[in-house]
Amino acid sequence: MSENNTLYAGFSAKIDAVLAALEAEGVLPAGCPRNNVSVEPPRDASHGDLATNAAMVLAKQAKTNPRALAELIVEKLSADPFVTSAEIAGPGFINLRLDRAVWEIELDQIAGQGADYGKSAMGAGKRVNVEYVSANPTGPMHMGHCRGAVVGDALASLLEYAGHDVVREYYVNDAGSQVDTLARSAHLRYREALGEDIGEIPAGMYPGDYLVPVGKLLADKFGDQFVGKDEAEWLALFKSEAVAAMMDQIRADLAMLGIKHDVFASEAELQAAGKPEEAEKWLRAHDLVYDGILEQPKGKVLDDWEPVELPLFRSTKFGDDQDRPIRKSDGKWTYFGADLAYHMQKAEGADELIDIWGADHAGTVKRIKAAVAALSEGQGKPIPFDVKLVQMVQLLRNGEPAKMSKRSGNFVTIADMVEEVGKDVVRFSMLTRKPDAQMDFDFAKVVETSKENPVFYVQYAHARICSTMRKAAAEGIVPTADNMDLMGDDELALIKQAAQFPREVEAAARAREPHRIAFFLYDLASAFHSYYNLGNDDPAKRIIVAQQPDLSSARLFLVQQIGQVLKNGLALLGVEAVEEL
RNA sequence: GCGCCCGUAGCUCAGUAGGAUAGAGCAUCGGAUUCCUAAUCCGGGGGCCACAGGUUCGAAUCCUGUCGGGCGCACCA
Repeated sequence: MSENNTLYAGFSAKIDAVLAALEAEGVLPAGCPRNNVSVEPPRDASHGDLATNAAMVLAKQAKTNPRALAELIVEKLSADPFVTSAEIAGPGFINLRLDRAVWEIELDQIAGQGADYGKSAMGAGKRVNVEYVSANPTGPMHMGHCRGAVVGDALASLLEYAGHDVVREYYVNDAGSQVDTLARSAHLRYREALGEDIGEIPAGMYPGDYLVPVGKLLADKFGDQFVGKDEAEWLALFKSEAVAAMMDQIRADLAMLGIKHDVFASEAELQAAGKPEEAEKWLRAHDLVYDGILEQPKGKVLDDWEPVELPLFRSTKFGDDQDRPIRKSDGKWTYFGADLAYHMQKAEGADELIDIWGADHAGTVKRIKAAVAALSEGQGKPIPFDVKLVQMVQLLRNGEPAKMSKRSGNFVTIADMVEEVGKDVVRFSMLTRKPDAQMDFDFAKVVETSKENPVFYVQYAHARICSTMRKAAAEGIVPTADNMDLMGDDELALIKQAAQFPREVEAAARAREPHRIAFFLYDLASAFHSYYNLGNDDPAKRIIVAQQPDLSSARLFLVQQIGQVLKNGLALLGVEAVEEL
C-alpha cells in the first residue's frame, strides 16, 4: 500500500535501475534526466503487459538511435526472472511480458489487503484542506450545489486514499447582506406563525416554504416579544437563529448525499476575530492594497455608476483585469476581503489548499489565487492552492428543463432529487464525466436501470459476485489461493485489469480527477460481466464447476478479489456496493 | 469588448504526464437464456478528434489564430 509497493511502481524502479546501470557503463551520459520515461500498460493488450518509452526518450542523449538503445535495455531486462519476454516494437517501444507469478502474487495482495488494497502512501501524510459546497446558509441545497458537493467529496476521499491527511471544510457565509435578508424573511414567517396574515412574500425576501418551520420555531421560542419591534432589537438574534436552522437543513441535505464535513468555518467569527484587518494591514505595508477608484466596467451599461474611493488589492499585478476592493464604501468587508483572510486561516493548519467552486465563480479565481500567493509567500509559508471549477448542470425531465420545487420557492432541491433517484445514482452520475464540461442531468434517463445508467452496471457486477459466492457457500465450495496454476488466460486477463487499481488511484489523485475511478470501475465491471458470460456458452468456463472443486475454488478466489476491488472503488466514490439487485 | 471552460460516432461521454490501428454506452442491424442473476454477453455498420497553422521521432492531447456553445465581468455572494 505504499507507492513503491505497487506492481507498476516496482517495475518502474527496475527499469530505472537498468538505466542507471547503462549510465554507469557510459552508454548514457551521467545524470541525464529520466523523468520523461514512462512505464505503463500498453493500450493494446496484445503488445504485452508493460511498455516503456525509455529508449525513445533517451536515444538523443545517448547519441544513438532508439532501437539500438532499446536493444541494450532489453538485454538487461531479460535477465529479470519475472520478465518472460522483452521485445522492441515500432519506433522503439519496449514491450514486456510478465510471468504469471506476478499476477498470482498481485491477487494474493488483494486478498491480504482487503479494504486497504489500492491505498497509497503517495500523499505522505501531507495535510490537504478541501473546501467544498460552502453554499450560502439561506436555504436548502439545490442542484447548483450538487455537482461540486459530490466531486469535492469524492476528491477528498481519493486524496485520503492516496495517503493525504484530508480536512473537509465548509465555509459558512453568515456575515453578508444575504443573511440579513434571511433574518427578515424569517421574521415575516415568525409573524405568520403567530397568526398574522402576511400575504404575498414581498420581492427581495426569500419566498420558500422552508422558512415556515423556522418561523414557528422562533414563535415558540420567543412568543410575540419581537412583533412590531424595531429591527435593531431582533435582527442579530434572528440572524443567528435562522442561520443555525439553515445549517441544520444543509447538513441534513448533505447527509442524504453521504457527505459529512469536518469543519464548518464561520465568516462572522472570522471577522469578529479581526483576521481581515490583519491581512489588510500586511497587504498595505507591502503596497498590495491601496486606496483607489475603480473604472466603470466595460461591456455593460450602468445607470447608477458613481466613482468611489475604496481599498483595492493589486490583483492586476497577478494577471487580473482590474484591482479588486476588499472593503465596501460602508467600511464592511467585501466577500473577497474576508475570503482572503479565510484562506490564510485555512493555511495555518494545512500544507495545501483546494477549493471546489461552481463555474459561475470562475471570474474570481485569479484574485483569490493572487491574494493567497502574495500573503502566504510574503508571510514565509508559501502554500500550494488550487481552485477546481465544476461546470453547470442542466436539469432535465424527458429533455425539457425540470420544474422548480415548491419546497424551495424557486429551485430544484437536492433533497427532491435524492428522494426521486437515490444517492448512488446522483453520485455516480456526477462522477462519470470530467467536471470541466457542462452536463445534462435527465431524471427520466437516470432512473432507468440499464446501460444508460452505469451505476447499476457496476453494482450488478458486484452483486453477481456476491450471489456466486453465496451459491458456492451453499454447495460447500470455498475460495482458496491454493490452485492458482489452474487459472487460464481469461482469469489472468481479469487479474491484470484489477491490478491497475492502485495505479489508477495514484494517477487520479495526482490529477485530482475522481471521475477516473468511476470509469475504471465501469471497465472492470465490464470485464467481469464478459468473463461471467463465458460460462453461458461453455459450461466448463463457469465459475462453479461442480465436478472440479479445485478449479472452482481457484475461480471463486479470483472473483472474490474482483469483488473486493469493485467494493473498494465504489467506497471511494461513496456509492454502495450492493450485494443483491 | 474582455476573462475562464468546453467542442471526439446520429445522441451521451471516455481517452491514463505527447505514444503504437481514436474507444465505450445509447440508438440501429444480427446472434446467445432448459445453464453460477439476460439489469448480462457476442458480433456488424457508423470518425477530416470543430477549422487552419505551429512545436517534434510522434499531437485528439502542447502553442497561436478562427468559428461554434456555456459561464462570468460594480461595493452581490
